[in-house]
Amino acid sequence: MSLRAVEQQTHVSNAYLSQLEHGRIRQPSPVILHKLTGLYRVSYAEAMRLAGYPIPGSADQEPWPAGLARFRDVSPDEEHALAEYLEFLRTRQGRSLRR
Amino acid sequence: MSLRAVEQQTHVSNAYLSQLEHGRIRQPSPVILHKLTGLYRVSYAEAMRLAGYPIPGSADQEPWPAGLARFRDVSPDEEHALAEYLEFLRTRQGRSLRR
DNA sequence: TAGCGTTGCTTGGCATACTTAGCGCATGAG
DNA sequence: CTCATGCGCTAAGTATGCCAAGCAACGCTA
Repeated sequence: MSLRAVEQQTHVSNAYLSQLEHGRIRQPSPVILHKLTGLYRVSYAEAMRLAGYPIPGSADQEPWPAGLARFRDVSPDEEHALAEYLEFLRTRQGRSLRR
Repeated sequence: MSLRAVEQQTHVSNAYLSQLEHGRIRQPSPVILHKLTGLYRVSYAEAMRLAGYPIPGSADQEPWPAGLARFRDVSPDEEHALAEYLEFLRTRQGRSLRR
């Protein structure tokens, strides 16, 4: 299938498609991926994965700093309290352990 | 929660966070969204939706030009035939109806 | 051979995500 | 009052996604 045929159906420029095939684009936007997904037989989620994006569905739902896993089920009140306490800790003493 | 506190935990610059809050960024990359969803209590998928990205999980799997809906259930053979026919159509006559 | 159309590809440029540097202001300690 | 600290915000810079235009090569037809 020619680049220009794909361009017609996906509204992605042939120039860009060429760059894509040559690996010159690191992270094509999800929008582009979604458009191309229609043609090539790969799922949108898979495309996202290949592009290096985190994917929603998966169980990789671990944006958490790992150590904080135990706080997952705190109540709103507890959360508020913890937040204030954190604030306290940080206000009390300038970050001596930066970064 | 201060911008700089968020910056520390998400590694997203406070400057950028400010721009985000003011709506000056149209489509923050999924990577950024993923980082932020850890803090704010919104799912990554929801964040993607809010940012205007198509989301994988949903049944909105409709990258299709709508008019092609009727071809959804063609067999592989039919598909092949259709593809060749299309090719024929396009080869036969230069695009007089462009765009 | 000459001419037309299509092919993949490169180049130049625009738009915008994202960061670093730094400003002005508020607050609290000395 | 003064100074230090932290705040939100802006300005300027860098990187890069994405496109329009155009080029050289190929195949076809006359």
